Amino acid sequence: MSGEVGIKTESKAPHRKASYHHGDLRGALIDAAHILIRDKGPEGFTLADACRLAGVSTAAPYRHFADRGALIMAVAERGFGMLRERTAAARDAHPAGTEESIVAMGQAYVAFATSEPAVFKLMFGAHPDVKPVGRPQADGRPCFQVLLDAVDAWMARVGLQGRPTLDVALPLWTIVHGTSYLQIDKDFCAVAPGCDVDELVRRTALATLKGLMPE
Amino acid sequence: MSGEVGIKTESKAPHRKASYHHGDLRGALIDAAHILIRDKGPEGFTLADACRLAGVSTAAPYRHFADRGALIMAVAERGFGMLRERTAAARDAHPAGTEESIVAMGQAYVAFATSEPAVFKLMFGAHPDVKPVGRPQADGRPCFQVLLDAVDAWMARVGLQGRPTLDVALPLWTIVHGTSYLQIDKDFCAVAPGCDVDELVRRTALATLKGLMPE
DNA sequence: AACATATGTTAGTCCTGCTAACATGCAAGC
DNA sequence: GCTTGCATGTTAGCAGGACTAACATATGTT
Repeated sequence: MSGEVGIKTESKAPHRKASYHHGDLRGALIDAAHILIRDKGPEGFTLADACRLAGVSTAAPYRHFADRGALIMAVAERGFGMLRERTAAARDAHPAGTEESIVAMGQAYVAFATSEPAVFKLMFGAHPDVKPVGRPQADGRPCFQVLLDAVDAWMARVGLQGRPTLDVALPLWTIVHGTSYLQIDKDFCAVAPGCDVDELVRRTALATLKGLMPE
Repeated sequence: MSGEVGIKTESKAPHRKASYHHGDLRGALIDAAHILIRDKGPEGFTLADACRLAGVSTAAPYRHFADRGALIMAVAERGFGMLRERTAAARDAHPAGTEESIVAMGQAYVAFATSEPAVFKLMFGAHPDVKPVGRPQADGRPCFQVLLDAVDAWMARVGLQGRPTLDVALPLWTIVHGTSYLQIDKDFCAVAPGCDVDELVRRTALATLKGLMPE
């Protein structure tokens, strides 16, 4: 995704020669922040570094973001978009209502977390300073909806349509979320010989679905 | 734990009057850091704040800790001790090898996470700067052993002693770990009406154990 | 063309992490 | 009991980052 960040490449107005104005500084800053956070984590991320990457002064970001936290939040927001796309695609690669569909979705969730660990942690757990009012804070509900739809289809198929969706969705969410964090932080499968994360997700999810099925 | 942190209370040598030396600055700093991190999170935690709380200059900590990260790690280390004690106690409150024992252990895990969210996140995910060599970095293996022992007992009881312990232990760990994070970050049960975290852990763990049992 | 606005810059403040040089108290040895 | 060494504290100062104020430059609307 955009290797060249924004060394004042004239992205929009090619007739401009190293202009005073940037063109799309907001986007360039998010790109830069994404790259830096990916490398050094949110704690190590520095607004000044992002400015250097984007080729602007350290005061420039404040025209586009309230503060450092707002820029970080923008990166998290982008992350939710990626997560939603990938889980939905994985789910839709299999017939609706099948266990395979749910397993694939879970594997995509974990794969995203391990491919973007810093951003993943940001998306959840990132309340740099909790402002209930104001900017709406990264919203994961569309992502959750992907899971809910898949679970609904499965429940209808196996004869559980009477029970609340969350009875199945929450256990599954805890599994993939926990697997993601443990894989990121503990390198899980370095401990267990011959452990494959995808396989772990499959086994755990299938066991849980089985345990939740009607007799 | 220890409301009064260290306003130069003469903790060890009561005959000393507001001494130049602190007495147990290392401990007082860990206490202060624990309190501050609990309130404002690790990101917001400031070495200078800890110094003010302990009543010493901002250079004093460097006699006891290599840097800010080392003090944070000391807090994480203390956390692992607490987690190990609590999970072991919960496990041992029920007969070995029972599902109840495992459920109680999982509930204790999540309860610890929600009671000390900042410290919990620190214990995992806290590699402020990864130094493989040197100070041994907060070690969770004793905690993991508590789980392994409980799972071993259960597997022996239900006739799974042939399979690797991790086949059962890892799924369970992902569940309680994921539940912990989601409860901390998303306030889980604010979304689901009538959702109780303990109940969720019980249902999920039991379903998974059931799904993993031999036919 | 003139103005209002959006967006960038420079200079400066305050705070933090960390280091260096110095000060003080404790604990042995004599 | 005194001196001397070491652990542990202090002050002073540096580098760097978040953020602000005042100023400068493009943009586009009339």
